[in-house]
Amino acid sequence: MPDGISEGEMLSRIRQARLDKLEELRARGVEPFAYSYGVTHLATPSAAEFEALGEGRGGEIAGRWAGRMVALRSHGGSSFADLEDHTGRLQAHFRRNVLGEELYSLIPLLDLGDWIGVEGALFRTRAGEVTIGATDLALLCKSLRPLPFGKVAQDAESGAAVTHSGLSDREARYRQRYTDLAVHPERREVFRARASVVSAIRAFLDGLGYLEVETPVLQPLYGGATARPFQTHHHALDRTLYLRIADELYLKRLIVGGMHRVYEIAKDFRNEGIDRYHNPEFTMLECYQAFADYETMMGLVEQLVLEAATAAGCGEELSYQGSRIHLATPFQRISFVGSLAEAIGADPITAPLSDLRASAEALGARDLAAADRGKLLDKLFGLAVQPALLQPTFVVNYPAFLSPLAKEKRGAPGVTERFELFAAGQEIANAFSEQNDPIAQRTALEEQAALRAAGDLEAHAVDEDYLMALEYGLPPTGGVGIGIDRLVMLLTDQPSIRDVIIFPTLRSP
RNA sequence: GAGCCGGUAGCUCAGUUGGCAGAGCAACGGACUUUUAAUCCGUAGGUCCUGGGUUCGAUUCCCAGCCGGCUCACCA
Repeated sequence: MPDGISEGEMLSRIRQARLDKLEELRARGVEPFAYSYGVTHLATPSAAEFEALGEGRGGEIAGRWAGRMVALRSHGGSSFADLEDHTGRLQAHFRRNVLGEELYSLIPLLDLGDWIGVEGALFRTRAGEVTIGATDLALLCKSLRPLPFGKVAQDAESGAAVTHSGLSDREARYRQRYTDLAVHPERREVFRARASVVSAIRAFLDGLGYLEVETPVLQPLYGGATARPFQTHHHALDRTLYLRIADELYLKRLIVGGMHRVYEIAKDFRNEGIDRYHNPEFTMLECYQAFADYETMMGLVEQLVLEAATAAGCGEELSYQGSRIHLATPFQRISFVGSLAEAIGADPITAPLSDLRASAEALGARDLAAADRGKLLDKLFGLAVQPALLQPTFVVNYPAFLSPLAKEKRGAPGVTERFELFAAGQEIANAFSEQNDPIAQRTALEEQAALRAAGDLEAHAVDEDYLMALEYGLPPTGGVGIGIDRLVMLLTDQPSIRDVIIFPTLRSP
């Protein structure tokens, strides 16, 4: 290989054949890597326009289309190419006696994957397909490597669909996302839906008077969630900084400052395991509203999920991995403590730790020797209750010791004004009436700090600056965090978080 | 981190009870001016993930490693 990359002989030969074509094109005065092309029409909209015009008037739709050539069927003096742009595919028809010998003879020098521009007018072929009758052809970019375009054929005997090629190797799909996207338009659609969801959320919150803000990614102390952080070092300041695990404490400082409704949609980073529901960097929406409580935020979340579903192109009824999900509001509510008590047949708050441990082990949990009540309840909930929460469900009444940043529930000591939203067995959102009593907050954080001192790397630190902010006065505030990746998974029916994160974290090759 | 499964042509996969490595699509040459899985004729293409070991001989068996998937652990 000229570039020294060790590759298979076949790939090398395919690539060499394309390099030879490149030389041939240049010899003919054709630049294979163009600077621009004046596109006037898009594939799918122009075909729809053609259909709307009625027969005999297709020639009125004339101009220039550009896209990647994804199929080529050559018949000697006449050739058909499938052009794909971001709206879809459109066939182009090239004829020797229309293009002329010189231009037509470029067609054998084209390859699948090349970007081309086609000038002409739409017509309908005998076979009924809307097609560009090409009067000019421009090469916009020569592709040197073969893309694995798939073909779906019918097996002659069984009639079953047989897929040829395509890119199904998951590693290749994630590592070379550009290839995955290039040959699978439906995967581009997932990311388009994701963008629509995020835009809709912004529009929804902006419409409610929320202000979008940006808070630090690099933080001297990490907080707002229980998770292990990524750690880095600032050389000039010679100090350790952490990549944020949550935005929460900064956003609430802004509420102290009088910015009554704020939100942030941003990456958080958690140094934990990777699986189909977890990526080390992931996108979180957090929003905080002054004078609101968790009940207010519940209504906000219901509306927001419906807005997001609309943006993603699904209605209130959707299918996730074969299950029917109904997004109709109000979402069901269950009690954390109550549902857990029912599931394990004991009171989660008063049952001896040994009983809880035994229940958890009976459900398959391991390594529980050091687990305190909080960890055991969390584990038990995850095993015994959560998987059954298929339909959107607000879980309320979380124990206070699991929720150091939430206010105690009115009239119910020991539990907090907190909810989590679950759907398809996964946590989607987490919200509280935010703790605004600086004394109570200090007590809760100091309890966390004690756990931390005892070796719990996920426990909160005491953030003195945050406590100082609270002493200046945090008005009653409702706050919610929503995992955007998981919401998009749900709304686009994708099985893995890696299917909705465009470049997911992978081990080094 | 553990268990299971996998890595063979550019892609999707089959296969070798240990003995010259297979198909479809893609590619290359040729025919063909309305095809769309185009068709027809012909050709070529391999570090069987890597490194050790056993063996006359390893892509196949054994060990270790790398990478991935799933499950579990961890993890709001």
